[in-house]
Amino acid sequence: MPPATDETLARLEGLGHRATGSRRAVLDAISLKHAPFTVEDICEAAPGVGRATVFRTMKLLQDLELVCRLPLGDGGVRYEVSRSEHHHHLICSRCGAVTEFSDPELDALIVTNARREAFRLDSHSLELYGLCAACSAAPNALRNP
Amino acid sequence: MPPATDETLARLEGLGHRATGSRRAVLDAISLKHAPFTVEDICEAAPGVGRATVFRTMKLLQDLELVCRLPLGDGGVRYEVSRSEHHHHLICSRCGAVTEFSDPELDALIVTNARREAFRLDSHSLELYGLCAACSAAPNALRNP
DNA sequence: CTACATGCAAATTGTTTGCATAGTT
DNA sequence: AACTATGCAAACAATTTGCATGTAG
Repeated sequence: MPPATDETLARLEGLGHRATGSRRAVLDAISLKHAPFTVEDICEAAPGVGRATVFRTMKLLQDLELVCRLPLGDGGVRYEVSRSEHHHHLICSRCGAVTEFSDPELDALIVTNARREAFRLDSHSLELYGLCAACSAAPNALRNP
Repeated sequence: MPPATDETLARLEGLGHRATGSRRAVLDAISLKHAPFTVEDICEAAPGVGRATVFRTMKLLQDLELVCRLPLGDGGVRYEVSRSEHHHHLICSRCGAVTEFSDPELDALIVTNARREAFRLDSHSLELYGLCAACSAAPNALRNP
């Protein structure tokens, strides 16, 4: 995953938004994240950028569909870079790690269900909770994403 | 769905918790709800019970697995009575209605995916977003659960 | 009577907003 | 220069907690 920042900035500008230093910093921080991250993560990774600006930038990126909000079962919220491929999440209850998987067959079945209920499906989210491979193997690891 | 309150109170007591007036009121309010509800809904339905107590009671009921938290995509949170049957949600982006569906085949596929990732699955949640049948038919209904 | 539960208000936490200033184009 | 974005602090909303009092068992 290349910094992607340049491409993204271009896209921002194309839509009438400005390529500012703060946005650059936030985008750089995001591009370094391999897994879903919190607003707090970004604030730490981009010191000097105000919290409010991070929130505003996240909202902007959501509107541009460059990032998407991921509300976890415990009430916390993370964000992740939108990838073109649709996917779902495996959330470890012990260490908090969030990983992904995808399965076209599963998606197809979901569409079928929506249709059965006469529901006009826009999007969906599927989260699996439990223990990741590492945690179920090492029962005494410390909690840390 | 009978008031269920008596049965529930018995269960509470069995676990060393007390069957107080406030809990009774909250349980009565919950038992009347047909669809997922908010804490606010309960506060309104059980006036005289403090907000803090409603929150405390909800947490207690969650621990007892009598109720489960349902974090919506827009950041809101609802609760619903735990039914024995596992199910998923259809959430209408227009009117906010939350309905349910279930599909054993879908659940089986989910288990398969978890196994493939060496993930020890405890639970999962699946939410479909879009327009419910009513809203996609009547494009100008008002927003209201 | 004793321990647990409640209400209220204060404390947190997470997020949004108003406004004067700094930064982009 | 014109207009947008930022930072900070205040405003908010949702949820939690401390504590004196009420109450179920």
